[in-house]
Amino acid sequence: MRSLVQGAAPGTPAPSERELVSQFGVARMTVRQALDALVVEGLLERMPGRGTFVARPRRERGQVTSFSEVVARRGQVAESTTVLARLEQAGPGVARALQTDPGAAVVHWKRIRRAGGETICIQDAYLTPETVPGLLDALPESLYQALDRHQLRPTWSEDAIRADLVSDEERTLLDLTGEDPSPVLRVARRALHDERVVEVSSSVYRTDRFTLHLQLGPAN
Amino acid sequence: MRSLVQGAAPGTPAPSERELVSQFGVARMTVRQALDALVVEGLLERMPGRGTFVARPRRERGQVTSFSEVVARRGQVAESTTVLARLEQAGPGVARALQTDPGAAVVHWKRIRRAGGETICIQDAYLTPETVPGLLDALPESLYQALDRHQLRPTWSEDAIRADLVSDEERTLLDLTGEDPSPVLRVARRALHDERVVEVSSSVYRTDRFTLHLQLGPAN
DNA sequence: CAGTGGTCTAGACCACAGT
DNA sequence: CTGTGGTCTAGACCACTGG
Repeated sequence: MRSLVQGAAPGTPAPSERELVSQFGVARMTVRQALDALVVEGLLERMPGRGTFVARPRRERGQVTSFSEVVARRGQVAESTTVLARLEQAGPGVARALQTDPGAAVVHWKRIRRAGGETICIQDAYLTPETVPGLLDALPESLYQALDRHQLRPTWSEDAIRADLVSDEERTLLDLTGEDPSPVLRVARRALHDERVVEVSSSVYRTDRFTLHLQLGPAN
Repeated sequence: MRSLVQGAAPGTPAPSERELVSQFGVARMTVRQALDALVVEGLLERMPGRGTFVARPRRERGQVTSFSEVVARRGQVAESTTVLARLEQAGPGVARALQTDPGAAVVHWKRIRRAGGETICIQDAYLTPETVPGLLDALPESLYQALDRHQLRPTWSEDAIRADLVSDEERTLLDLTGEDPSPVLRVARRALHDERVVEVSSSVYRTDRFTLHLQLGPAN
């Protein structure tokens, strides 16, 4: 059924409902329900009295994206260097964010992240050990890919974005050479799969090499 | 029909479809379509074999919000002082963003924005004169409310977020007293109603008083 | 087991576009 | 006018859930 839509240019008329009825030998309600699904997906557009047409691709909603995905969208390849990957005892802040108890064992993964060979960001990610078992034994290239494999890709994220000055330690890690105070973007993220917190992270971006782009959608 | 859902606690079972059929004297397909609409709205949840239930309120999607709304959500009142409100000739950047021609007349509205009496942000907003006719003659409290009245509330926005150091001029406007370099959050926004650009703005936020909070939703 | 939602049929009438 | 999608009827069978 999807084949009606696959390669077609936006605005192309779809076969009429009655046409599909006789073509597939089913009831019109059945055809309508199948088309409804495609309309909800944004692939088709109905126009009463005129017909059904291939919709122009809808703009992307504000959705959860990982660093790797953001970089890939720029046409670059994301690389990273692991600075630290170990079990730690959760401090009070991380524990609260991860919905676990202070002192509980949590995975802490700190990376320097690069795009096109240039250092962009320092990221500290925390997750509970059960979320991705064996993560520390075989570090993946992308955390979100690893979450994917466990059907735990974030469906929601809560981000807090601030500007700040870089600290001395961060200055070194970010390859910032000058003496001047350098502004950075700090992003604190809590990523959830349904109601389960799967990742808590804190990232510091070089603002000279990274602008955060967002597309926010309509209320519903 | 909506009344079935209005005040009910999440998890409350709705009447079964067949029950509604006999209660309203309509066909089951009709009941289903009515319920489908509420399911799409996120008010109801179907559970095959069990029944239909009042859904727990879905998390809010990443959606376009105005400064006034953000502040209101904090429980504060947004205030602003107009620094400048006049017609100007569009420069190349503003013209491109507004999809108009360089040199065309555009409305430029510059405000200092406050919340709870504290200065938070400087905002330069640009729009075409036709978007909100008479805007300069009677400045509203909220630009988005004015857009609302013309059925032009933004349905999409494209935001670019950077960290930067405050300029000398901005330092004064933002009531920043110290001598130290102060980091600020710069947000460039292009707000669209469907395909029409209704607002282009550039905002500078005091990061000590403002953190940008986002909730991003699932891919679809 | 009985009750639920999920799906389907084969009709019907309506409001609306375009000719 | 004809053809479109929008809505509706009065049944039917299925897969699933819970007691």
